[in-house]
Amino acid sequence: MPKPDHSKKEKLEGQTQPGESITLDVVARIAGVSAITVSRAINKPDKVAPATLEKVQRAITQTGYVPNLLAGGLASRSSKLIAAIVPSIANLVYSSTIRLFSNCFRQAGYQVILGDSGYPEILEEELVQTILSRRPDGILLTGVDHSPSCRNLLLAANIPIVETWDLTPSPLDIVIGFNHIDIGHEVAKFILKKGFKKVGFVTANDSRALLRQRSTLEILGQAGISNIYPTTVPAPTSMELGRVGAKQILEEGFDRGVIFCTSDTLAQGVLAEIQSRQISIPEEIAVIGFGDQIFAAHTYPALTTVRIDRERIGQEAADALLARIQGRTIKNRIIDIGFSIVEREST
Amino acid sequence: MPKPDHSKKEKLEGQTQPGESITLDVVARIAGVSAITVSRAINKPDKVAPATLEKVQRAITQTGYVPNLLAGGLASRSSKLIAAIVPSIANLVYSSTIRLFSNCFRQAGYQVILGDSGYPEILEEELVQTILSRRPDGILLTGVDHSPSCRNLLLAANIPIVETWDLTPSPLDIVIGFNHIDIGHEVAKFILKKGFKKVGFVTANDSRALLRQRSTLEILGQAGISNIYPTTVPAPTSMELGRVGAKQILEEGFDRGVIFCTSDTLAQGVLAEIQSRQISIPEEIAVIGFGDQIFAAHTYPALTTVRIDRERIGQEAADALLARIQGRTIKNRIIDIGFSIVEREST
DNA sequence: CGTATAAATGTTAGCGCTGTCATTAAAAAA
DNA sequence: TTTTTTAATGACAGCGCTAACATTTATACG
Repeated sequence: MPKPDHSKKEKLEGQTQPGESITLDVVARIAGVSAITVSRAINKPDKVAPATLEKVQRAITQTGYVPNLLAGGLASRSSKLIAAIVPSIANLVYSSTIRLFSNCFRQAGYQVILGDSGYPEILEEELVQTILSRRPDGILLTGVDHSPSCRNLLLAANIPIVETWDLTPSPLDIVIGFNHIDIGHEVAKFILKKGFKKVGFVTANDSRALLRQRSTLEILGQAGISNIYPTTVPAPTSMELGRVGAKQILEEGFDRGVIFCTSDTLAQGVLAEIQSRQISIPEEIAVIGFGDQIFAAHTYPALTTVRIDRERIGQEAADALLARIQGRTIKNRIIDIGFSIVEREST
Repeated sequence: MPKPDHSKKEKLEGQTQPGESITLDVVARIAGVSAITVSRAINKPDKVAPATLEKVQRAITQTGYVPNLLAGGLASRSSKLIAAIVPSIANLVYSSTIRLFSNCFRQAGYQVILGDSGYPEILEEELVQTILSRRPDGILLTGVDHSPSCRNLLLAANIPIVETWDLTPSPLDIVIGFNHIDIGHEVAKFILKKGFKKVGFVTANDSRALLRQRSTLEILGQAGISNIYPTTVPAPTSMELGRVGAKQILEEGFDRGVIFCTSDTLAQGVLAEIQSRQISIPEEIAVIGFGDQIFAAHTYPALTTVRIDRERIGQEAADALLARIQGRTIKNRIIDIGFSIVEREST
């Protein structure tokens, strides 16, 4: 039953005095070496003689020593912390990216802390400030739009930055993403190729989602398709909002054609709403999602969607950031990971 | 284009020398006060005269000062960091708990760091060690089963601990969860009440999920139901695994009855697999999920499931942990948040 | 066998902040 | 007015660790 009393550690086996917290010095004393040698044994074991290493290791095990990375980070001016700011940790779209990203960094001895920018009541700037106060060695951002004060904060921190999920010709540092306008265009071409005459949209109220819708409409308009049923739903997306959007479109008289959703989750809701009305998919109404989430291939019917290699974003982001942190040069500051349309049963 | 060179900050407006990083002292010098006064202005503003406060505030804005919480945490022996260990950040089941939990702590001036224990190649002990090296002021664990060495590590850290998602008569410190055996029993009673004669299981290979299956079977057995079709799928769950499980059950000749899944995600896959075979739900086969995820009410047909108040777990966990951290006494060290069966269209 | 070189270990100072106590200024009480 | 109390601020040390340099010990070489 621990109490929030940080002043003493109790009943740890070994010849440590009770009431003394286990620091490097304690371990050093027990191992019969100096503190710095223990530090080296932990962080640069190849700089320590094997025999010494073993002595130290024994002392560590005996005391149950856990290094204090607050102190270590302060002294070395490297926190071994990487920050990742995502719109929502509850959104699976980002979690696969973060998973890979974290994994890469974990293997390199870093820990990733997450910041959730999805609370509209908090400014991104505040979040960034909170994060920066932990002095991360690098930072991943989602999106490329940041307020000027946020940019200043970020640049003043003087750490490597990678922006993701979008592209910009002028990244803060590095950018890894894909072109939302191209996606809109390609989806439009796909829709035209399949011969749909009416097109519905269930679009999240999010800058990148809106951009995709707009660019789809651009090509559709050029091709003379004017039967458009657009709906916007609030972000973050959910199945429920997909159903709401679909309902609205259907009640406006949409009876045949394709509905393009700005997320697979929305698309899943659209599928459910359509099925609940006994409308056949894709014969009467087809559905296109976005993201190629893990479930997209396993819905019934399987979802046609825009595949984004989200793992690759995480991997490339980690690689680039690590390179910068380690002072290596990176080839490209702008990486376009592309996308592809995966056709399944829903179209 | 920031480089990983921590030694200098450049072009910040204000009368700071270039090459000097912005510390408390810099701000203090500009504000014309001592460093400790700036510290107080930030952390205990009510202890500082209004006029001084304003001077300090101006200096902070001017310099773009961002406090260094590594240093602050080291000096005050309080990192303002709370660790939460979850089986998978990519699992929506946990994200709603974490969301509330983080939110509570954010409002109290703490930041939550996440540890993902879902990588089988990493021992929970290692994860805990990594986390503890950041000296969190409190820790949330998922589950109540920990290896002895992990328990020692945790207890030696001497910080408040809250275990979640399960109950135990002997928590490390505080436990907030629900009784998996009771759930199994209630689901069994529900199944009996509805008159199902054949029962399939799609169960994740996870100790708590298996426990729920076992206790369901217990009651079912007592009631003389022997037409059981159990399947186990690996954790973490997914729609795909739900389809795999359902497929197996169906191919074993299961044609009528109910399938109880240990997660809503699995249940969603089961729904899809059943629908792909044009079997009617719930007339021929009914489906029960677990968790009452946000999507459960919006699938087609809407999913009958076991509702767990996941937000409440997050809220209660944060409350209890905060109470401990602030030295307040807490009423209960064991909190059972209960559950309920939500009947929808799938049964 | 002495010198040059490398490997292993130690000493010192300081990272940026806050707890503690001391001091000073202002307000209240006598 | 002087004394007491309170509010506001400051000086100093030290949190636990590592960078940088210093020293010692082992190894290689002519």
